Amino acid sequence: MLDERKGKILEAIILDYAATAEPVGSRAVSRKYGLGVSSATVRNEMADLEELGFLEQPHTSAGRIPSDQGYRYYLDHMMRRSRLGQAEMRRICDVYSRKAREIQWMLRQTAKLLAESAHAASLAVGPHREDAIFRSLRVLPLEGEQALLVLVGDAGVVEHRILNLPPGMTVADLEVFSAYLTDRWRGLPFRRLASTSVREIYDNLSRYRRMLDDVLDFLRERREREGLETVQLVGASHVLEQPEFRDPAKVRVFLECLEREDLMAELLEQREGSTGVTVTIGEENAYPGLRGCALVTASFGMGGRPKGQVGVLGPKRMEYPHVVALVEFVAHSLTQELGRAFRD
Amino acid sequence: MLDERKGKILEAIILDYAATAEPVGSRAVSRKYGLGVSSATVRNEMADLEELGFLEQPHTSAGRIPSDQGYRYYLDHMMRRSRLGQAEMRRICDVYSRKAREIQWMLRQTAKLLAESAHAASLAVGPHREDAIFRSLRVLPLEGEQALLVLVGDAGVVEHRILNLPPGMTVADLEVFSAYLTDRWRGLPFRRLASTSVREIYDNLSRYRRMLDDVLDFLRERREREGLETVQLVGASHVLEQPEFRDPAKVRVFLECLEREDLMAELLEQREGSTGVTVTIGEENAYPGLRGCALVTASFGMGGRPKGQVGVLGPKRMEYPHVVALVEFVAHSLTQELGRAFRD
DNA sequence: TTTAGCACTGGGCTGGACCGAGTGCTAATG
DNA sequence: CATTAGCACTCGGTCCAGCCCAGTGCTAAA
Repeated sequence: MLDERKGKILEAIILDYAATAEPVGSRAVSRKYGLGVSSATVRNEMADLEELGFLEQPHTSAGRIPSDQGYRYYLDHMMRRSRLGQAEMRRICDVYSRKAREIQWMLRQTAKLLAESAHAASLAVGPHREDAIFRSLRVLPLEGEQALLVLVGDAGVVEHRILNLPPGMTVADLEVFSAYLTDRWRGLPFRRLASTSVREIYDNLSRYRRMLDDVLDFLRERREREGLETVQLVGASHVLEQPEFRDPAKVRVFLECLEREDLMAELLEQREGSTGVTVTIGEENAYPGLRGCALVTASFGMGGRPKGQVGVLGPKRMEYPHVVALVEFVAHSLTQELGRAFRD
Repeated sequence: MLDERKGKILEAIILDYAATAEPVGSRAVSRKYGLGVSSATVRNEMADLEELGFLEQPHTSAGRIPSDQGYRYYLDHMMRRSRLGQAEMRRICDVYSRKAREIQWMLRQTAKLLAESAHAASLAVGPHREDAIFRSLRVLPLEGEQALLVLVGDAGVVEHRILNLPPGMTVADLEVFSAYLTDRWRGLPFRRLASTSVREIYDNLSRYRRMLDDVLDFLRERREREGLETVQLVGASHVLEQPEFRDPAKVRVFLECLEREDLMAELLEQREGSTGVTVTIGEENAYPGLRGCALVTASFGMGGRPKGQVGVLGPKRMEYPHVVALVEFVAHSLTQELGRAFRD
């Protein structure tokens, strides 16, 4: 635990560095942040803080910058959450007010909002389709020999595919087929559909073998694509405005990392368990491209269960009080809104 | 029209510059590209070419680089199309072979492929949903008071929304409702559904007023979202590897431009009319962020009509013969594949 | 314990020297 | 007359020395 003065100095350095992106010197701390002690005293304290691992020095004759550990301490023990302004809260709510009910679209809007508001990159991953709970299956005849296979899950998950019908299928056949599978599978997660009592189903639907093959094929194909969850990723260019990205090589590593959708999805999904806002800073991130960045995430959910994550990805010196409040509020709003849109 | 030797020199400069990203001097041209004339002669020719507007000189004592006009001339009059290698063609076909039939997913895969193969950024926009031809509408009862509204169009366009049913709706009601609207609207483009004989429909479906309101509301909401077509955009980091993006300011402008989905969609849609491969170079692009870039696009289609575009966005000095062949082949494959997957 | 004072450090900026690739021009050549 | 060799010139890039200065650590005084 840091004593009060050390704490104040650490905080002063974090705030100043957030604002300027320049190493902070003892003079600046003692002058701007009204501690009532001289720069020499501050220097001594700063030396202590460095030894404790909370600060680092880019080179001998430079000021100090907060280390990962410094930020960690700040977040865990000192940060006061800021409140979002009325205007900002309204803007967030407005995004959802248009009663759009397409979940990927909502996530995209959410990501845009976050990126804008935090002046950083932001990401959002949606409900894991394979985890959705199956509600209903239907095969709808279209003109020609075609039909539309529709599977409905909870949380607004709907999947479809166009099938070519075997000859001689009547509307009644399709009804029977749909009703049987709906009944058989209801309540199961999608990931288990293709492997649940397949033999039995084949026996009972032996007349519709070809169509059943198509359905199972579709489920398998979905499965294959699974890794490729759509991550909504917005605002990379904001992060590039930060002076820490003046080096083009860093830019490239960072962007390459962002483009790895699988990585990003993984990154967010790791946080699935935790509640509230999670922050990882610099080296705490597993991926080298994200060193130098901090990631602030929160889960949103439906019916009490977590269904996805939203997050902000920015430089380590981001304004945590604001960003944390923002991410929290957005996740909360999104949860509410999903509840309203898809209440099952 | 350039005489033969000028043409050869222009080509040599374009090729060399593509490979090195450095201004090309007269010596290099006369030595590496076997013209059988001395560097002094080449210098004279280069001075002519500059005066004609085909070359530029970054500064007095540097070599020459091709101007936009130079590239334009090269593309229009000189370029030999290269052929794709067997392996490359196979790789492209393989992407579609998994018989995936979700169009956005296919486009995303296509974009990835292009980005990879051309070492540049790539984009793909899909069928304009509002232009799709309506085929069928159904309201499927789910458990609770909910139902799934499904609209099917051509080209694999399927749209859906979860509705809350008014109390007392029977399955038969839903069938009547669905059948009437399907019949009434069949063959119309989506964009006109919400405004076609609304009064008459209201009269005929007066019993289902609330549900009809929901459907029209959905159509309007779709309409509102229209500008936000999903552009699949991949491989921005490749472009950043190019030495012309060593300057971080340029990177930012470029990325900001890429993030403007609306811009990108517009960019591609402008090309809707033209057949074959279209190339725009540097200043030919309307958007300042894309100066310094070239965009190679081609349309893909279904049933003979264009339905979307794919393209590669890279530095002006990209290897046009390869990229043009690539984009052409990919668009062609995609057209074929869509025809197979969604033949209506 | 705090503070004033001071020598020291090391990065960033500036300006000059130098290098070399490449040019344009001129005069010689076939 | 087109081509070429030769040459003076240009200009960006790199290297280096010198200076500046923010900021440090240490010491001694308050």
